[in-house]
Amino acid sequence: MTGASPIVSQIGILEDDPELRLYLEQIINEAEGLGLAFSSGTVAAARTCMADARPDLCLVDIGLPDGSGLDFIAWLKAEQPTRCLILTVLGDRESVLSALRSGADGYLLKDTPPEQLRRAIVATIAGETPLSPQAATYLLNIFKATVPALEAIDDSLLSAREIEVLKLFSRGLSYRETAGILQVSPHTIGDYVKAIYGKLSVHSRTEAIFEARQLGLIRPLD
Amino acid sequence: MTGASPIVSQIGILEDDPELRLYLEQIINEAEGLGLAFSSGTVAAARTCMADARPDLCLVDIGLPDGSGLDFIAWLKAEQPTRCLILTVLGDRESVLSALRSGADGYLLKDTPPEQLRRAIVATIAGETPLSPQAATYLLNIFKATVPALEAIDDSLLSAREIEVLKLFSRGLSYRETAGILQVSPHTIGDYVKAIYGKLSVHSRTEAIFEARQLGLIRPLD
DNA sequence: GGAGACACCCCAGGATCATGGGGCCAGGAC
DNA sequence: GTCCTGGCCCCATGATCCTGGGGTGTCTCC
Repeated sequence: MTGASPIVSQIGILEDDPELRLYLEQIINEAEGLGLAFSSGTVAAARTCMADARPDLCLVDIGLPDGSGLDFIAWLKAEQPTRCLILTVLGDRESVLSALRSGADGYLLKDTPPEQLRRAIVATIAGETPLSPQAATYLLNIFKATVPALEAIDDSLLSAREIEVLKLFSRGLSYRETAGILQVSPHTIGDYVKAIYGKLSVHSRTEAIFEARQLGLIRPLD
Repeated sequence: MTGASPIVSQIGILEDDPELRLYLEQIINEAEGLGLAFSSGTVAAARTCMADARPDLCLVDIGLPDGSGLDFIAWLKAEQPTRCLILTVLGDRESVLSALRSGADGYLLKDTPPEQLRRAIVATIAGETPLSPQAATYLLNIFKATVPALEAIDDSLLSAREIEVLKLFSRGLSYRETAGILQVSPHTIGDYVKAIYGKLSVHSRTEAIFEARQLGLIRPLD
């Protein structure tokens, strides 16, 4: 919009293919609100650059001559909260998952069009997570394996109140503490517990939590 | 590329806003390789349409006058393997997760540019999962909670034996049962418990399990 | 207008757990 | 050699939990 917009976000590039690196530099230089912090072709060079340049985001390739971009990300994340966007040709399951595990904030394939890439960079700096449709597929599969489908959840089994109690229990609270939070008598908590144990056919709180988790009544991190 | 490319993929639309519906119809009609199977503004109408039209993919809104698009998807997925792409203004955590739970194959916000939308449709039919960066963020958070970062796990905190005990506890076992499985005295279990509580700074087994889960020492379903 | 489900309150006894103490033995670190 | 850590065993006491019982009031559904 403005002819002289201030550069707000500094971007670092870690990519060994000279041609592609030039192409990325071009995109960043031409984009409003983005500036080039550094551009390097090796992990070693990028680490040196990080010392003085303090980019808001790094575009990182995976396969580099002197190591993996993932190691660079893991190292970087331990040092400072710079955001990292993976840009690679590798679309396989292992690459995607280990990239996200190592702390990447997004995963794009190299065939991403320039405009979409620019949007992805901005979104990542804003705290969002751009994923290539291919990468997202793997993530969704894990999600589906972890969180049972809606129809598998029998909401009618436990009442809303009972689930509340169970969630608090799962965080380690005692009868007294739970009663305090729910603003009821500790005796009442005991009543809910009776109902819950009965319905789930268990005899201790830990069993109940385990069972409820398996049934999808409470989520990994409620 | 070709002037007379065959229509390969039929698309159904479920969207109550007439203006947006027209806009979507236009995108599909103008896109190569895509054709309009049906376009409806209510869940009821869409269900009727599904009887004769057999689209390869449905674009689905969440908030509809006679119900939720998610219910439509759940119904549809139970009937046939049609792919479903959510197109909504809702970007909150709950909407995203329940959409993916109900079987959606992608989740896009309504401000997605036309070209990107077209690409997303094609990608979804190809079996990929286009997610808006916002939606992907929630999914990634769950992923991180489920599969802890490799370096985040501090194996040295708890000994192997202590983790064994904690895992058994997390499945609802008592001192005696745990002792039976590990072939040690119940008193010894008490000793491990002391050590665990001390290291994790907690005072009950449920707290310990919660803490250990957060630290990635034990997995959701060990 | 009762039957049933849910939210809420109370009591009591026996089981289990939490946590303090006491030890023994093996293996690595200093 | 000594120190420390981890695996293993034992005991005792008070706190907490589990589970049986006894109630009240509000809904909704038939």
